[in-house]
Amino acid sequence: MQAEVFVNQLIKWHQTQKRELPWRGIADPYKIWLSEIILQQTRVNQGLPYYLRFIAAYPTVQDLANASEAEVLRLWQGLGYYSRARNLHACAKMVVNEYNGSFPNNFDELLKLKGIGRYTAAAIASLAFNKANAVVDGNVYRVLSRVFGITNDISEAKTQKVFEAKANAMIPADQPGDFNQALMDFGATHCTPKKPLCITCPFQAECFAFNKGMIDQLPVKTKKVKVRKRYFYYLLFEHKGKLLMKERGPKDIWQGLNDFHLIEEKKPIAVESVLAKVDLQGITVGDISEPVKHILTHQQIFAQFIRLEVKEMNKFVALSNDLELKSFSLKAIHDLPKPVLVNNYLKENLF
DNA sequence: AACGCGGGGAA
DNA sequence: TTCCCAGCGTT
Repeated sequence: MQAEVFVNQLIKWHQTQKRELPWRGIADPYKIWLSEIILQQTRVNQGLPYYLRFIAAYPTVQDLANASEAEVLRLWQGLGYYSRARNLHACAKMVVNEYNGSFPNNFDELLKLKGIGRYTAAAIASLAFNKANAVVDGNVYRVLSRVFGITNDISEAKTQKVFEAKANAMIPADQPGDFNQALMDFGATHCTPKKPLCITCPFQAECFAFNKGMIDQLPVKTKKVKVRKRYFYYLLFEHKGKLLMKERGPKDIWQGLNDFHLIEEKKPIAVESVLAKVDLQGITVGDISEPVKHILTHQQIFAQFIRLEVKEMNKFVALSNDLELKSFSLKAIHDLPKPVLVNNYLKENLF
């Protein structure tokens, strides 16, 4: 199908079918940036309340830069991919300290900022600064592969630039932001992954996938995620209303979030075997939860929570030092950033 | 180039 | 169940 026809029809479709969202129709690069980071690998409906909370807590990039990382992570809690939150905070500091509080206004310069890749740089450049940089996200892969019959494997990194070239060849210089948003809205609400609305599609007559009966084959994506099973045994050391927790480190899930003393096994083991690893002198074993299944995209976690009441203060302090844990009241724990798995347990059993 | 990184909703 | 979401950084 001819590119010019596609663009005109797409923008016409968008004029009546576009989604109304809080970050639409505004020129504030900070709000556009924030919304784009939140929406990476995240549906609008899931990200929307987080966007509203962040704007309320941090009205400007300076406010965000001045916050602590723990506070930012706490506000991000439940949204997943927590490196986004850490990079968001680092980026805010970069903008304040190195760019005098103003976001750079072009693709190449935006690309240098933490957490901003090719998609986000193009989004900000087009939406905030009216630059003709086409975005390529999951929606764009789907729409362009189907309409134009692009069969490159989107699992391969180099394919992003194939789609970028196609979209950049089409993007109208006088309304780049409208084009980008139209393409993404169309992918999100009309040309959906399953059961797209071909019956009412403005491109049906010329759509490659529709005419070839290849809706289910496009976009081409070969790589499948492999799922790892992990078995977590959390030990909750308690003493007079306080619990011992630890901030999770790098090279694993939930970096920067807090959980309890963790004994991890490659295979499920009996709780007695877990307890055998601990010196139970001066400790009373309390409630032991049933295994809780927590599903991530690439991991299945089976977690059991074991409450251990420590009788003496000295023992509690010694455990804290030996196991590199810190003591917190329930009220303090409420304000710590935590994985959903841990937060759910606390809500149901301790808060 | 390959891999790791959350949580939730739709079908 | 399976798929995928306004992707990015590290190795």
